[in-house]
Amino acid sequence: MTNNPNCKQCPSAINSVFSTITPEENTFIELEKTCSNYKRGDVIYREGSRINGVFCIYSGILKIYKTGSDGKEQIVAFAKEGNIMGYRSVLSHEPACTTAQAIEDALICYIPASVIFDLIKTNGNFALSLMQLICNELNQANSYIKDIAQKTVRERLAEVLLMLETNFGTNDEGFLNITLTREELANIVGTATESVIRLLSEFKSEGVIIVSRKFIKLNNRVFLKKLSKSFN
Amino acid sequence: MTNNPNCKQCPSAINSVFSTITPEENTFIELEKTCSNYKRGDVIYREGSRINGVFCIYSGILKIYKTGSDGKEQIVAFAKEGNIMGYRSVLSHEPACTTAQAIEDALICYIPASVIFDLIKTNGNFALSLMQLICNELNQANSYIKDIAQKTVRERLAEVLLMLETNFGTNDEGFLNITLTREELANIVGTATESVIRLLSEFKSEGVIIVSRKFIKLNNRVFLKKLSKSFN
DNA sequence: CGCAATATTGATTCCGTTCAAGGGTGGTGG
DNA sequence: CCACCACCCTTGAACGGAATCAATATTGCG
Repeated sequence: MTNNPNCKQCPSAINSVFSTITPEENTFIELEKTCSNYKRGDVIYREGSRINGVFCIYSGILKIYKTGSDGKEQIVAFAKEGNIMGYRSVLSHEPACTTAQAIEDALICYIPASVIFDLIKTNGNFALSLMQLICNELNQANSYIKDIAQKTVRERLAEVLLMLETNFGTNDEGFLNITLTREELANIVGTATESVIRLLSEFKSEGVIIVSRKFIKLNNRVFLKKLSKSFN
Repeated sequence: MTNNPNCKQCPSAINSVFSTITPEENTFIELEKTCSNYKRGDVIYREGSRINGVFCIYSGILKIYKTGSDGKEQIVAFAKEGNIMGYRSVLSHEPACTTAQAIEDALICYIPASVIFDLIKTNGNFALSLMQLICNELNQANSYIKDIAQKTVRERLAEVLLMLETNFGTNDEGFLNITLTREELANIVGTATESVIRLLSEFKSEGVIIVSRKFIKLNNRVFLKKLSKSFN
């Protein structure tokens, strides 16, 4: 359970905001952090709850979602190794505005808020780096507002499939390294489960993708790219 | 044109990230900033362009939007006195990802990027305050993704009307302090202009709002609130 | 093995878009 | 000053994309 992984070999240390951290700061974080394992389905934190630290993902995949008034989830992001979560609530001293739930077994470290605040105040590069991270998320969110408002479900599904591939990659056989239920896919795209199923089998019969159970392989990226109308 | 207003009496100094600024820093900003007037319709910066500083609004109202592949605008935010814009591009060293356009004559100051970076690195409270601002926007954006994916156009229009009132207030007679074309309203809600027109006249005939040209007055907030299904 | 969760397919309904046509308004220049 | 034009607003009719409802099929876990 508490076999705390070393931050030195943590994916976060290389690709994330923590790349700006000094060895001394690192030692301090090592002392302050705690780590836990989560299984698929486990909730790390829930919308509305108070959290007093940020979560740093060592391994695994999480979905980050908001729950609508009728209980329907809207997935607004994923988080994987090297990502940090919960900084929004910590920085703003507000309850969490999303729920984070494991969709693959995960090992996650918890760093108390005080450590983060210290870092921001004393390490300008860390602050800057964290800001850039948030800005990226903001930009993505704004893009998605536009897409969900202007594109058809078919176009958005194409876009989401491409995003999943870029974000999580593929295995030896070319299948996406992330498996989602049809309902989860629908909760990203912002549509009904049945619509996702229908469109997936359309894509399948058009030879654009290969589907085997929950495993999906993109067979014609050019087609999907053109369909999704996103040029970046 | 360049009758630079004093930051001391600028609305930004009180309510915004600049409230954390020291007198010395303030003097420095005064020296470095430049200001200009914009008329309704003027574009402050355009999506894709490079900007090397942030814009600080002294007065006026802007719409911030993204343009879809078919040229349709999606408004993702408004900016008014005291707000700052463009920090995303500055922080990330990337081209602007939105267009900012005046919908009311505006007086806007421009602060070079270098000043902002200095402040972030030397004034931890400024960094923190800026981060909180971005986090707020991120939260709002994520909420809106959920809404646009799950709510009907009618519900979203109700929500937008309430947001406009909270954000811009009303005049003596209770009319919204912001006037938008039907098309602009549609570009916030994420729908067709005709739909907005139809729904507005529905609300009107239901006695929920009073409409006179571009001026709108909310007559039954309780109804709109309940309809919008947003409880915050 | 059996149950619960997930996936699939069909039929139907409806919300919202699109297309089309007409009316109003405000600004500008002769 | 007012005529004209561009822009905005409005309403109607028809279509269509996607949601919903319903009935099975399949999967995978305990």
